Amino acid sequence: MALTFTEENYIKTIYMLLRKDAVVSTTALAAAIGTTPASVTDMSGKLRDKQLVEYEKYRGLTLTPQGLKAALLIIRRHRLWECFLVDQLKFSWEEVHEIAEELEHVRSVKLTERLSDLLGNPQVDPHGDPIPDASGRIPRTIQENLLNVLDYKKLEVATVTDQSASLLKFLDRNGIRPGAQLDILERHDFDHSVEIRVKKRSPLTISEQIAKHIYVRTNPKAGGRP
Amino acid sequence: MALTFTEENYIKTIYMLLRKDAVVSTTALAAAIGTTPASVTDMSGKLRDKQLVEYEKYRGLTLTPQGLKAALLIIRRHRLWECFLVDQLKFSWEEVHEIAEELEHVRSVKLTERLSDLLGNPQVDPHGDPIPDASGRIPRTIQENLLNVLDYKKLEVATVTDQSASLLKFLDRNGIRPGAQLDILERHDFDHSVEIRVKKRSPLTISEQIAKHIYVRTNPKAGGRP
DNA sequence: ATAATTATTTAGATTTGTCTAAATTTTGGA
DNA sequence: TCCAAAATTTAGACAAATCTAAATAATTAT
Repeated sequence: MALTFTEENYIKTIYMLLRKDAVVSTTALAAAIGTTPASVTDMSGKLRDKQLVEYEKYRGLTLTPQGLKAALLIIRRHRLWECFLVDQLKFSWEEVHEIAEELEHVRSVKLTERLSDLLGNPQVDPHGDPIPDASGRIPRTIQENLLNVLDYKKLEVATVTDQSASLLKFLDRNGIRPGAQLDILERHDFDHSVEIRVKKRSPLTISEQIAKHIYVRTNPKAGGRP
Repeated sequence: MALTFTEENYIKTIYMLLRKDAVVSTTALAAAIGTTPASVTDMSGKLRDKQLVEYEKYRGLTLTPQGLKAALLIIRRHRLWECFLVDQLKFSWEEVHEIAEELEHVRSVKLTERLSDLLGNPQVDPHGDPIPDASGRIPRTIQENLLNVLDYKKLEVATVTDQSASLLKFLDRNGIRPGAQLDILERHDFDHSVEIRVKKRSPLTISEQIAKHIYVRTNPKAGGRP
């Protein structure tokens, strides 16, 4: 009962969307995958039959324990390949996502584990996202969205959730990358923009649209990359 | 007009079969791919429409120049990944084939070329097969089948064409791997078996069924692996 | 609370790659 | 040469994954 390529993409995307909301809507999933809501409805039934998701008409989707584990193993492979591409093949962290998107579907456990060994069993990928271990366990770090975080000083960029190359390039140019230290200088209520200062740089104003993609840790600890 | 996963497998398999015969039959291709002749007939029409193969009803298949180039690029990726698996991930050369079978379909040129660089731009894969260059050129080495070769002394194993793990293991145990030196001691006409001596080993009789998968070079030169 | 809007599902069709069974073509032997 | 066997193609069907358009359910705004 191996998953198809497509099923893997659904499962993985559902997992990603569940990080934001308790259930995933048909429309949100369709948009994330790049298909129509009707197709998602269809596939939802199939995934429910395979016991990978909980799904009831008009009630949205969640992952079952089985589905969650499957998702975490796909994400493990994705993130390990991203490490490989950046560390060994000298890709920049903006450009690895779509290649890893394909490599993640090669399902050999032996391959995955040897790749992890080769890379020194890394705990985070080049975007700062944690890598689940071989049995699908993921260390939940305390991350908060830049828009919501309460502390104002000594924040560390944990993750950037959006994968568009142009946004990533913009952020990189401004020093905003996993591991970067920053303080919040001011919040502007009128448009929810955030004024920040990345360590050793000039202040910078970040729009709400961009800030919502930036996650920070309040207690900086080892996690960034050189 | 990118090729699908399936189309890539057809093209690659046609290329492999064309090494033995001038045209590929529907039945032979079906057997090699693991499908039915009827399916091959169907796909043949589609590949002809895409100008990848020459195909006329009842006349078998050949590759067009375009199809040949596509095949060589797939094979380049396959063999580079085999090198990676053996050299970097310490797989044995018997077990890499099926994993490379999946990795070969990731089509990023940048990935392929950086992988090649990482590996030191190898010329042959772990089975001794030559790796086409980035533009699809392959150096035709002078290889002959163990059953047909005229010289009897100082032969070097160039390639083993069969990919079954059990056969590869058997050959490896007997020192028959790319680069190995051997002499032919005798041929037995009654069953076409061949008696050989691999350098520093006892004589060994190889059946016709196995010998036909072994290709040798008559003028040993750099090409084997350590 | 009801109407209007939005989200979701159903119905019916399409594409890709496959199958089996039947029909046709090619080939090799008497 | 001609006929039987083998190879190949055609015809019709199916499963996976998708689509559009229409129908239905849920949400929201007045």
